[in-house]
Amino acid sequence: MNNQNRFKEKVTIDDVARLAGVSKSTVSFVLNNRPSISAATRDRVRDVIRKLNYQPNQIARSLSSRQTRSIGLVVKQIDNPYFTKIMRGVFEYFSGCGYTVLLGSSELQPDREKSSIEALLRQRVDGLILSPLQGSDADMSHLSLISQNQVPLVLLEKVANVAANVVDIRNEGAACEAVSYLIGLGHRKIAYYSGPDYSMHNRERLTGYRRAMMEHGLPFSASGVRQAGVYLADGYAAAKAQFSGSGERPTAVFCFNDLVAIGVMNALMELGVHIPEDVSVIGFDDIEFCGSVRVPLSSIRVPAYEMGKAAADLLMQQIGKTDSVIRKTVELEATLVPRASCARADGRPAGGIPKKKHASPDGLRTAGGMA
Amino acid sequence: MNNQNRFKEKVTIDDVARLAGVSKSTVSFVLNNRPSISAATRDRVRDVIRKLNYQPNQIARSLSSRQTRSIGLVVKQIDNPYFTKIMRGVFEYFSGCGYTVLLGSSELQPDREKSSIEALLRQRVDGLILSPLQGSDADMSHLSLISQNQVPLVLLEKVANVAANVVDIRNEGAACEAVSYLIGLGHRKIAYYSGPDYSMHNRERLTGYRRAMMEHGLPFSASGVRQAGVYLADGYAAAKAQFSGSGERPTAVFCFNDLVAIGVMNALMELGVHIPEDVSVIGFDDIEFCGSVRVPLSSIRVPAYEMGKAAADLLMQQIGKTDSVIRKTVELEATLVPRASCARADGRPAGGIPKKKHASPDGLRTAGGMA
DNA sequence: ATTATTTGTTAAACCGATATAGTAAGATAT
DNA sequence: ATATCTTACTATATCGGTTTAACAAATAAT
Repeated sequence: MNNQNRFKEKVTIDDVARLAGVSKSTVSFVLNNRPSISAATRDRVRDVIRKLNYQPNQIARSLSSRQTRSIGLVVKQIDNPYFTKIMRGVFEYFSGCGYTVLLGSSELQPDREKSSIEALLRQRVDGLILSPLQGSDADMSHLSLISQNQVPLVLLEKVANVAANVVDIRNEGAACEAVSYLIGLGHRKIAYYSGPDYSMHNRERLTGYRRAMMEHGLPFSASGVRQAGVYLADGYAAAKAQFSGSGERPTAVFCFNDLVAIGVMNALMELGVHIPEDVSVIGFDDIEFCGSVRVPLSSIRVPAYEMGKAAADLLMQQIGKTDSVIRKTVELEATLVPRASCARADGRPAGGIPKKKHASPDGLRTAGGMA
Repeated sequence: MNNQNRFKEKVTIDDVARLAGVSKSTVSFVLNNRPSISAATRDRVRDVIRKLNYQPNQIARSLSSRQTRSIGLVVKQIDNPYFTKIMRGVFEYFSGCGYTVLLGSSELQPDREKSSIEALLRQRVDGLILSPLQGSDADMSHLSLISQNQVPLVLLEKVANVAANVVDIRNEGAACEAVSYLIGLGHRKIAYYSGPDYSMHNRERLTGYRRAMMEHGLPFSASGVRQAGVYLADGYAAAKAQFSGSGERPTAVFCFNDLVAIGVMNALMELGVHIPEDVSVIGFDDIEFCGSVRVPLSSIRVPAYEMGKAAADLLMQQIGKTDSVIRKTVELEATLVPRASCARADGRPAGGIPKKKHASPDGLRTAGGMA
């Protein structure tokens, strides 16, 4: 009946109220720093709280206040270095302001994206950060599900025809920059090893690639694009297929991400193709290991950690402020980091820094010396 | 007053009950598949649920049932490949059985470990998986905090004097195996580049290193141990310090983890020290990139993903079953994967596979071909 | 036919907080 | 002295479910 004689029951607000000789309302007010409490009772209540080591039940709080002080983060792959940095950025931001982060991931399967979102909405997160899969068929019904629930949302890539808060990177521009750099080195036959087609980032990078080719009057043909994927094994397989075949070979390969690029390099090395003398390679994301792989890998540096923080910040601006819905798109810079994996088309070293200013080209120092 | 004319209020169990012409108890019973409901009403209620697109409020559920269907996972570093795999294992297990994973991380700071745990306990997680920092001063007070709250716990490394469920790896044995392998290659001056001292894994690996040295009658001196850390930069700095100094140099370096080992390799390469001719290097964890770095890195393969699954499984066995508390320690295998970073002490290639059976020594194939 | 048991359903207490309306006591104004 | 306003606090409804005890109707046992 009463919960005094129960074994080791949790301390509740009632226990505190009883011991402090006040009502639970008063305790609640103290807990939430309401002004209308005298210093004397405030201190008394706080003493009791400390004495009982009382921890308010966040679930009960959530139910009555309709705020869970938690947010959901749905990525595409939990163990992908790019998302990993984003996760850290998001986590650090929210743990700094007393929010909890609930983990979600589609692991590249649309149905699992949907179920992840549903699970998080059931847990009544106060907001959602989502890196959406978006195929050409584009079943974006779960997005409307989110807006139905009026949960603040920040997307980690643009979605066509959806007005939402977005934190994204300059994919097209950076891709164009990378391919232009290769062209500047004298390359004419440049391949794009593409990511999955449910990725907007992939589509934008493809556009950047195409634009660079066209702007320089180079032939853009579909054959220049090879379907790879997101994994090391995808790049490996794609390169093995192309370079062990008898077809025409590119002298440079621009890859959807660093994992694909590293897979490509592994394959080429196995086939006796030299990097960068025979083929130049550029990746995307600039993960930590770019400077440490067989041939230091040129890549596009993406500020993933900062993206996470930015997305968190943008989401936080929405939470609580029910009025004046913000619709903002933050686009972060992404710039080429040239390293040894690129050379001139005739095989000579790339030499100095290309026209535009870039981050330090020194793969070794950068990768070895910094955390 | 009533919530029918409010704008876009959420559908509640009462709405369902009203429309189906039953009590909310009945709806609740249907929701939880209680047997005592006639097929007719069950179907009718389910129809209404579907029609209204009703999603039960998990917060309300949690409050009354005292089960949140969520667990907390506290790692040491969100963006470390080892923890990343664990996270995926844990996530996949729990999302498979309708549980949500709340993210926590100490980011290597004890106070943040504590606050992470507190935050998760406030959210009333049904269980906790923790990779604990444990310094020599050993302030393990938060562990008692967990047991006070009677929250099922699984640790991701053993804690001295604490009886708990543990999923761990065979650190000492694997370390001993690695060092013995180096000794078998003729090395006599072998250094251990250690991890942080708040890591039990580090202490166990150190013990394994020491045991191997002693068993082979080699001098074990404190000078054989260099403090490195967990980051690439830590290994880089430690190696730079040792190999640019004038002191005695080891011919082999066994590292706390792969990041340190890769940092070491970067430093040595900068200093013109050749791997493996001059110095052999072994890492720990066998992260994906081991086969793709400058010189393919020998490492200890750790089944981190499986650890995550195992920890999740062990935790799940505890949840709900209040009686008969389980206390189990699951220790997973960890075995040496030799690659090109190791050679005989005289500089000649290591050649075949060492006595004991190991995973494929073919770094290139393994790393390039597999995901 | 009467009692006992099973089956299907519901009323109401409860989970542990928040929040609103209300109240008693003391301060200020009239 | 009475009315008005603060100030400090409390009673109570509420959030949206679960769960227990109660109950009526149908079935089985005596």
